[in-house]
Amino acid sequence: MPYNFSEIEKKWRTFWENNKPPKNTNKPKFYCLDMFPYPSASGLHVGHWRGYVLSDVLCRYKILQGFEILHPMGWDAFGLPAENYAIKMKTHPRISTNESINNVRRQLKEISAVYDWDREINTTDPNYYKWTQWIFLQMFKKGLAYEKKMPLNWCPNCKAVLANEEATNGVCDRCGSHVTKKMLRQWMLKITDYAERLLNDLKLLNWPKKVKKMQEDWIGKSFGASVDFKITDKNLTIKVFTTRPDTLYGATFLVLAPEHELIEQLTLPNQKNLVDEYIKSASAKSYVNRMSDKEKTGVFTGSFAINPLTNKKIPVWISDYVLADYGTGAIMCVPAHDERDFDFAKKFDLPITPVIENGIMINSDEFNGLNCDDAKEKITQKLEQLGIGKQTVNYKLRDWIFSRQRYWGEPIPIIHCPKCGLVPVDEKDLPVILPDVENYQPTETGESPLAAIDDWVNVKCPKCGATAKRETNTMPQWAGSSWYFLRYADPHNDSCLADPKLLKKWLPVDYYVGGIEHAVLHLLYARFYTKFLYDIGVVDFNEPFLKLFNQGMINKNKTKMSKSKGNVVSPDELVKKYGCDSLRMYELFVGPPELDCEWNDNGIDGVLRFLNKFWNFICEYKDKIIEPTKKLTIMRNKMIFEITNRIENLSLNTVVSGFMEFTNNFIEICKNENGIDSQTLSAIIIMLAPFAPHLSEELWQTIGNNKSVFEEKWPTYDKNNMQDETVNIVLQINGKLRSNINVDINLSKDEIISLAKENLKTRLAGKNILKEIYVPNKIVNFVVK
RNA sequence: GCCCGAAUGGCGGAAUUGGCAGACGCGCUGGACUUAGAAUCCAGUGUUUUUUUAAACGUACCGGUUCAAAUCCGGUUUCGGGCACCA
Repeated sequence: MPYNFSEIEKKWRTFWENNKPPKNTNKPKFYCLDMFPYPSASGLHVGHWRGYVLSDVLCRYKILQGFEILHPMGWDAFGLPAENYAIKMKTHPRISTNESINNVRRQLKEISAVYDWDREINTTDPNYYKWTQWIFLQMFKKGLAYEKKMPLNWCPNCKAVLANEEATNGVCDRCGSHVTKKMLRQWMLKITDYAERLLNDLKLLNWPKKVKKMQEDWIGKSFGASVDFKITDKNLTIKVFTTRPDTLYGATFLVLAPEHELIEQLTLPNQKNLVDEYIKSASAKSYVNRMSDKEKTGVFTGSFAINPLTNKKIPVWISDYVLADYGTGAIMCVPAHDERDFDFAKKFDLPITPVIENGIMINSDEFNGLNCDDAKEKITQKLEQLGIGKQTVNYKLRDWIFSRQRYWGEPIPIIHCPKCGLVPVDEKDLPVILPDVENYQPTETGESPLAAIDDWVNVKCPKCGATAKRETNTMPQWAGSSWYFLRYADPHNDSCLADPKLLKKWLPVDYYVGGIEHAVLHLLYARFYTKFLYDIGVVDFNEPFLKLFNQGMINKNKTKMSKSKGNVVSPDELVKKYGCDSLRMYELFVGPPELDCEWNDNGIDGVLRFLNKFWNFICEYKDKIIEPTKKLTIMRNKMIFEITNRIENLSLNTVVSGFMEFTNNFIEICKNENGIDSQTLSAIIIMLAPFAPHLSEELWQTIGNNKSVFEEKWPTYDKNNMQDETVNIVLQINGKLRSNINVDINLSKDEIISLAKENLKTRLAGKNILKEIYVPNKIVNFVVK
């Protein structure tokens, strides 16, 4: 008889809503966090479910292990996609966002996860973004938030500035448009001040290696030296950064980025036209062309520098293959040992001097014969003695471009006063509310739509009272998500971002579950925020997420699910057809949780069949209670041991297959014994509870309990009672399987070997046994000739 | 170009880390129950040879270590991901 999942699931969902787990207990805490969703209009698909089911299984397992859990949920609801969607639908982002939230919340409830909905947060709620703005003000006060006019990544489609992290390869992360450069005044966060700590503290984290590596590469620390090159006939010095000071004798020219500030002074009159033209064309090149054109271009300034070690005159060139915002924006070129310099030298016919041969220095005066690692050190020392260089460290990490010229974001709480300059909004006046406007569409000019709202923009300076203007840029979507995990500890607090006592109780996050796509952006920003809040005494920990788990993506037709590709599988119908418990277990069964996998509805049948079988098995045997037999006891211990281990290793796909396997065996044993012992019956239901919570609750009640199964304790196993009385020994000859025997567990090695010989008598006849290999409880292998 | 991963039946995947390859599930084939179907149950299901018994081969490819290799080592191919003019 099939079980009625829809009735059972409805019944227990209602029960849980009215019977929430107790709070403020003395139990140890477990803070398990899902990356909060951006509430998209298209809702959740089965790929989203995967992570949420995984974290819920973990939470329910921890509840049974005696933990008090924090498992909250909220909405990362500001940002461009929400705004673009609202524009498309001709509605206000607040309205469309709320609709999406209601839909996604409904879908999330279908999972029956143990979310604490009393702690729900929303980044667009003024009571929330008050504190997003407050953190910004603290950064401003510490000099970490600053304004700068600079060429920035501009997405002509999104009509917004992008952070470097959002514009990888010169392509907009969001819409795929080619990013151009635009000169704009922007707010920046000095994340570079934290580069070293962000790098070093990765060591402390239990994160996937891959993610750590990605952050490490993004921070991009490199060691080298800065070297001063004097310009002939001019009182000028060009400073370069190099990771290869050992090759200094081979530096035969210098190249400056087109944006280098000394270009004007360096350019000789007869080169001026050419130089101006080159700089113009370089800046007109789109970001992506500049990055991808491997063909070198450049122009000679007319000036020469002196190589401080060879004392030779070397020409100073300009080329866009040198980046203005890394190192000093100028490089020394060693065409013999650098491919890019080589290309440039070939193209413009510049001298090439090799200084290393097979790792040994040549053409380098006193350093000849050293290996290049030693030479690195020695030459750097010499530069330091001469006072023209020193050991230097550089990072690829740039400061975080923090302002966006769009409507749907947190207003930056700064006032521009003609007399006082930048004035922070008084903390007591927070939040600076995002005004409701008719027209929130982005502009072509790079000015925020907020700039058009006069009665919002025009204010009195809080310092001097003069007429002043509000900052009209808003924060990027990352602002709200950089600290939300703190707010969950105390989501309704109106006097601080969270009560320090509650922060101490719950933080840091013990287990963070989400997709790999945030490996650099969100996870780096959140770590930066946490370190800053640590520095100003708001939190007492340095790293927000101790353990990170990235669930693999679920594909359909080998492609990532997306509405535009039309390959989205919605969980809604599947829940109706198979029930929540079946879908939960199938989400885990599809494959190892950390790997990508292909979705196929068909497999859910198998899980539903298993749950049916389990239901029927328990219904049949619940009244056939017998004293535990040896066989049942061994089976129970083995099962508890296996299932527990597999959960601890997060091998949840094999937990599900384990349940199937054990149940099949159990049914057989119970049939033979004509009953089941109550201990085993309980253990099996409790262990299934994190996976199929509704069915387990129902069964728990069916076997005569009147409390929730989640008030029980996770079963324990007896290590000394897991071994069957007999064991199967594989018999091999020359490593090939020939037979196997079932022997008493207590037999000695010699007894087993003689049994094996007996068993393989005909095969061994006339052969010479060279070696007998015996692996206890596993194998006997005869090496024969 | 550099740095990571991965590759196992028709399919998703398993293998206690060197010890019976293919657990578990899907699909498929046959059977039972049905007027019939659905559902359920039973049996079979890596390839090849063999009537059976059985044997050989088999974890992307080539080679090596070992009594024993999906697992370790060297090389190759394909796919996926990250970074990429960062000096």
